[in-house]
Amino acid sequence: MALEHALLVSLREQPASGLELAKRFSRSIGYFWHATHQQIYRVLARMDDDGWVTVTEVPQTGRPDKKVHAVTPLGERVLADWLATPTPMEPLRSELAVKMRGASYGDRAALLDVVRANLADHQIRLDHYRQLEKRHRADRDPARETLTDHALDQYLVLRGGIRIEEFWVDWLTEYLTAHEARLTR
Amino acid sequence: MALEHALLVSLREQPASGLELAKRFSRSIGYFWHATHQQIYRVLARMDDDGWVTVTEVPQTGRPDKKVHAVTPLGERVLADWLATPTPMEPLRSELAVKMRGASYGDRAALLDVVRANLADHQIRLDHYRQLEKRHRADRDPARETLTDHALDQYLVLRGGIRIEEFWVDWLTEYLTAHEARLTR
DNA sequence: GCTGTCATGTAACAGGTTACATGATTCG
DNA sequence: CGAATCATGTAACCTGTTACATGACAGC
Repeated sequence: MALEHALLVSLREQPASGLELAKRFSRSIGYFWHATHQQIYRVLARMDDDGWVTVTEVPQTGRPDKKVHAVTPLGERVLADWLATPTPMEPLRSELAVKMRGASYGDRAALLDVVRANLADHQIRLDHYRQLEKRHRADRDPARETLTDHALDQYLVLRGGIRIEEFWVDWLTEYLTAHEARLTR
Repeated sequence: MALEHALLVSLREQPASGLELAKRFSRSIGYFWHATHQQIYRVLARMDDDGWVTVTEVPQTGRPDKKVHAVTPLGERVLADWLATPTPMEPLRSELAVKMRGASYGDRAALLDVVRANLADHQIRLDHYRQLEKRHRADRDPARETLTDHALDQYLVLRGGIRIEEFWVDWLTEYLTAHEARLTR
C-alpha cells in the first residue's frame, strides 16, 4: 500500500492531474516506482474519498478539463506518519535472474541473447541517468551548499537510479563474460 | 506469471513438496524471487491440473505425508520455451526510495533512523552471501573448469545477490553521509 | 483523412498478502 | 503441559495489469 504515499510525495512537490502524475511516474519518481494511469485514477479517487486530497476542476482551452489534486492537511499528516514508520527490507524480484539460474534447462544461446537485450536496455537507461546527473551538476556546482534539503534528496535518489543501473550492467556483463569464455574453449 | 516458471526451475533441480519449495524460496532462488507457502500450494495445484508436474504422495514416519512434485515432459517444454522468450526490463520498486525522496515532508531524523535500520539489514545479508561465496570458492577453487554449467549459473546468481546488497549498502551509506554532513554544519 | 496527444474512466482478470484452520509429533 | 515444527490447505482481500471506451483537438 505504497502507491498512495508515492502520490502524496509527488502532489506535495506540485499539485497535478492523474495524467500528469502518470507522466511523472515514468520519469523521476519512476526510478523506483511505477504506475499506470488506470491505477493512479483509482487510487486518487480513494484518496479523495478519504480526504487526503482535494480535487479542483480546471477548464482548459482546446483540450479537456483536468482535475487537479492537492494534498490536504490530513494527507500531510498521513504522509508524515508513513515516513516515520520502518520499511521492511524488500527483496528484489527479477524474472531475468530466474532465467539465468535455470539456463541449463533450455537453449543457452537463446538465453544469452535475452540477457544481451536486457544489458543493452539497462545501458541506455544508465546513459540517460548520467546525462541527468551531468545537467544537475552543471546547474549547481560548485555551490553545493545552496541545495535545499529536498533538492539534495532528489539528487540522491537519482544517484540510486544510477547505481542500480550500474548493478545491472556490471552483473549481466559478468554473466555473459563467464559463459562466453566457456563457449570459445 | 513467473512463479510457475521459478517453481519449474526449482523442481528440475530436485523434486519437492510445497513446504520444501517454500524453504528454498527463502534461500538460494530467494535472492531474486520470493513466495509464501499459500501461494506455492495454489500454483502447484494449477500446474498439476495443467499437466506440468506429477504429484506422488510419499508416506513418512512420525510426520504427515508429503506430496512430492516432479516436472513432466510437458513442463520441461514449457520451461524451455519460457527461457527463450525475451524478458522486458523490470523497474525496481522500492518503498524506501520513495521515503528518501519525500523526506522533507516528515521528520527527517526519524527517516534517517529508518534508513539506518535498512542499511543494517542489508549489511547482514551481504555478510551472509559473502560467507556462501567463500564456501563455494573453498569447495571448487582452483579447478574452476570442473564446474558444470548449472553450478556456474548458481554461482553467478549468488554473485548477483552479492552485487545487489552492495548496491544497497553503498547507496544508503551515500544518503546517510550526505545528510549527516549537513546536520553537523 | 489518419495518427498522436490530452484527458478521464470502466471492467475483468491475474498475482500476491494476510488471517485462519487442521492435525500429528517432537522437545523442553 | 505448552511450544515449535512438519505438512497442507481455505477464504477474503488488496494490488496491479490488460483491454476497451469516449471525445476533442493538433499536425502531417
